[in-house]
Amino acid sequence: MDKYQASKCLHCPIRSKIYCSCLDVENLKDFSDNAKHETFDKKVIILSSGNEINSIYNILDGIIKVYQLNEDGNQQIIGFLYPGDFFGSHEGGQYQFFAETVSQAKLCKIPIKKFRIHLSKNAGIRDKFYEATTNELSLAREHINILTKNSAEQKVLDFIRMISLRQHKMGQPINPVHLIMPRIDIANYLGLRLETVSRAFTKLKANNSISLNNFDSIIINNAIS
Amino acid sequence: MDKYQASKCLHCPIRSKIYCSCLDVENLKDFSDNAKHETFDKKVIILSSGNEINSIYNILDGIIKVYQLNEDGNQQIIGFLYPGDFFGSHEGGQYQFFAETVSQAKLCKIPIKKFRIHLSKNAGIRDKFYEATTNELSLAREHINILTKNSAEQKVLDFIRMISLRQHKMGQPINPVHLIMPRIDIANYLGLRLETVSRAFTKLKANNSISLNNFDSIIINNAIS
DNA sequence: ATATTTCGTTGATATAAATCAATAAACAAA
DNA sequence: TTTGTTTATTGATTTATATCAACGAAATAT
Repeated sequence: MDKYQASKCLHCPIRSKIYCSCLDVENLKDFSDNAKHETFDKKVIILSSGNEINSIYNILDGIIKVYQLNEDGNQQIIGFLYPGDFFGSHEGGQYQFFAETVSQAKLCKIPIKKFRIHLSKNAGIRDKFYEATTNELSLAREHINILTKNSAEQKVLDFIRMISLRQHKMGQPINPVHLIMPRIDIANYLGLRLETVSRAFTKLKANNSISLNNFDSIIINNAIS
Repeated sequence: MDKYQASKCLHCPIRSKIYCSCLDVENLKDFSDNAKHETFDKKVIILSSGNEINSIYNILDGIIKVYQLNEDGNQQIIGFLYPGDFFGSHEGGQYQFFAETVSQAKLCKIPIKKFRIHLSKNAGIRDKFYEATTNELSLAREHINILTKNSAEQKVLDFIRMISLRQHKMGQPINPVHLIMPRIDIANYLGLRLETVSRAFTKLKANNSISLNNFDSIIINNAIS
């Protein structure tokens, strides 16, 4: 059993991309013993804003959307997470956002207390974790940059490029871009209506900026511009 | 001289609001010896994206705008900083943004190497610093929330509220709100044109949502809603 | 396979913001 | 103070997006 658990982390598909990469054999064993793999269907809420933080989640497979509720109770998506990303930490007490599966997803769940022990005694993991936070900040600023673009067409194109780079970071090719999330989530992320997003896709096709295999498989024609 | 320097930090108006609060007498003395106070005119660029990081700046007085340049070379303001805020750290090598004075400003400048020494040996300062980073992330997400609001009027009102809370955090009253930055900077921050911002102010006045003393001194009439 | 539901596209129209242009108010300098 | 310069407001018009509505395609369930 313990042997199986150890091999779980040793064979982890995302270990090289995540804080776990700086754990030595002994600590990795401790992680293995405490980590649980869970599979979720799509549209399942993993954690909610206001709930007490008790676990940190690493994404092994699938896509997660992260959102907040604004004062009118409307959902505002602040990001899409991919394998190699993690979520659920920061701050002391409570989660500050909702995390929901977009597709079926496989997650690695670690008790926050265990995680914090490693965080306090391992400078490497602390650096990685801090790096992840500043990376989140960069992504938020990229989001801001997209939101201030003047046309819906430009916003949508920037979004596709962003996802393209994201999947490239995971070792997949730049093209085709797989837009797993529904149009309405893209619209929400971009501060647009789904009809506007749909029309932007149509214009980008007419422009030859993109080509569509299916509505969820897109080819960016001019990688630059 | 040394005595004067020590008293500089001891009498610092923002010490309680910043990482320096967790320095003991000895380390505060070291900070004092290395910190330089500098006064800048308005519209002066303090640091530029791409430059090598060599200092971290604490704001003692005045307002700083932080911006990035997007791929078209246009300025995109990502935040306004107030006394008690600091900027210039994060990441290893280079600044990732521009910082420019909006008003006349007084800054406390600390060599980054000195700062990092304290950061590595003092867990308290590390925690404070991490907290500041997550706080930046919250502000970025607040910005995203404002940018996705549907009307210019709502965006401008949210902006005024945000500044109101910001100045409240500094110990000033909620009203009146002092909008030190010009309309064009507000417009840029909100992804709008300055004429649109101006018209939004006019509508908010007509609504009785706000009242204007001058164009830079605003009273929020219904603190809630 | 067929029915049902969800999701995406397209059309017509209304509405909000951008743009172009002029004026007015505030600020700085002589 | 007066002049010049910058910044803000208002107006007229164009343009882009939201909204309302219908249809079509894809996915899911029966």
